[in-house]
Amino acid sequence: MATVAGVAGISRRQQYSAATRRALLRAAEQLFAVRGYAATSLDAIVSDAKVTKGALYHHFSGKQGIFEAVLSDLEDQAARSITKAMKGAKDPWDQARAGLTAFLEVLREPAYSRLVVHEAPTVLGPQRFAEQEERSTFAVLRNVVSGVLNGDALGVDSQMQETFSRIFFGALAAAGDAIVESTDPSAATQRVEAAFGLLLDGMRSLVGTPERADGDAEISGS
Amino acid sequence: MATVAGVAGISRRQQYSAATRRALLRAAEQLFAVRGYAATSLDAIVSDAKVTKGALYHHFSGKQGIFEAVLSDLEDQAARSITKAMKGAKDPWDQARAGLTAFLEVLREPAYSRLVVHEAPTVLGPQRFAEQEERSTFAVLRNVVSGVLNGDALGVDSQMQETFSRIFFGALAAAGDAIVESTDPSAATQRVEAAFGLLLDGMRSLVGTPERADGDAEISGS
DNA sequence: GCGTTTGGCATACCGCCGGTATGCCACGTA
DNA sequence: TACGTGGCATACCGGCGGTATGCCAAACGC
Repeated sequence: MATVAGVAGISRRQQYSAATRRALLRAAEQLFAVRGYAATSLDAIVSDAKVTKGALYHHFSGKQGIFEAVLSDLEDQAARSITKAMKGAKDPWDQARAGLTAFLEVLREPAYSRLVVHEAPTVLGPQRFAEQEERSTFAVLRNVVSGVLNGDALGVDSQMQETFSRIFFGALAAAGDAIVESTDPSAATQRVEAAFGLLLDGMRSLVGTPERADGDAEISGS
Repeated sequence: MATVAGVAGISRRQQYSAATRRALLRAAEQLFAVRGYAATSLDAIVSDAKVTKGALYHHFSGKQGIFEAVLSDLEDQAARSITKAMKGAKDPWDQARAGLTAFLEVLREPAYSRLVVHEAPTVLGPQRFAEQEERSTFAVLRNVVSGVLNGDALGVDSQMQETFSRIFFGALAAAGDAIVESTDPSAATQRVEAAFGLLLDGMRSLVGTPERADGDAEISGS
């Protein structure tokens, strides 16, 4: 014990340690987002954070370790933002629309797009990246897809829902790139939403639940 | 002049030079595909090719240079394979189906999937990667999309076709990953083709092709 | 209060990697 | 046959990720 300020039983050493850890994460996220993973040196990170490599290797396992920590922060933040944006939706299709817009908004921040979508799969490897994603944004998307394709006339089982989720995830990532690299992002966003609207309307016309929307009892754990 | 063997006016020096260049490309493609770009050292490449770094830097501008050469080979090969597979198709939707199957086949070879789809965007940067893709597989896909969405009732201009192409490209890449990482690739391929079939049928029902919109909406391809 | 322990770093150093500078030598050319 | 040059090999450099070591104040036991 021996706490100094009565915050929550946190000693001064722990406060300082957490501060340096946050500084490292902050500097790393900035540099990774701007220069990319390979072009970012640990010396640059610790220089920006005003510490040394000893501090970095005390808090993280190495370059990949601090990268995963940055990723984890970004994914948690993104997942919260998307789930929050889907709160008011009534039927699953409206929820899908809201989630789509929110996801596109997340993809427009350079850190998420570059690090989570592009760099993470090659840096972490496919299976480790899948583990990361399975607990955050991909889980959200999977719930949305499950809500849309549940209880339809077509034979869409859980494996098909997984397949659809993977496909839509890739489609959304590419759409985010198209928006970011566009000269007119707002116009590009409108085109992307129009394109996905066409895809969703097409699926809805086939699945054949225009407004019934019966099986939306449990879509997400919100 | 002064040709040794009368092949086609190619001197012995040029033959040797081309041979070492091919050996370098071959070794680089192998190592890049297996270990990835970052984990592949130039020493390993020149060791496998049984030359030295002097030879590599004589033929290529550096690590990124030989990587781009490998990419160029892979993309040309892929584009030829896909266009060849689409030769027999008559209506645009059938062409899209054939191109889809052929593209999924290409994505199953590790070199293309890992290098072109995953590593290339981060190694080359977005705009340089776009230049590469614009001349090969992406151009093919864009033609297919253009054929499908041309002259429809909906207001789909060229920019929307570009957007659709980008989205489908991302979707196909993710689908390829899902297939490769699956424990049962053939079953995963059937699921992917069923999912894209649903998407295409949905679009077709909206676009409203007058002729033969037969309801072959079989989802499970098993 | 006081020695002791230990978490939280800083410093110094190592091996490897991408890239460059230099040199050489057989092949092509006249 | 003499010369010029393409096609490499060799040697070396700065920077990188990672490790080993040391120190020092803050926490803890008494």
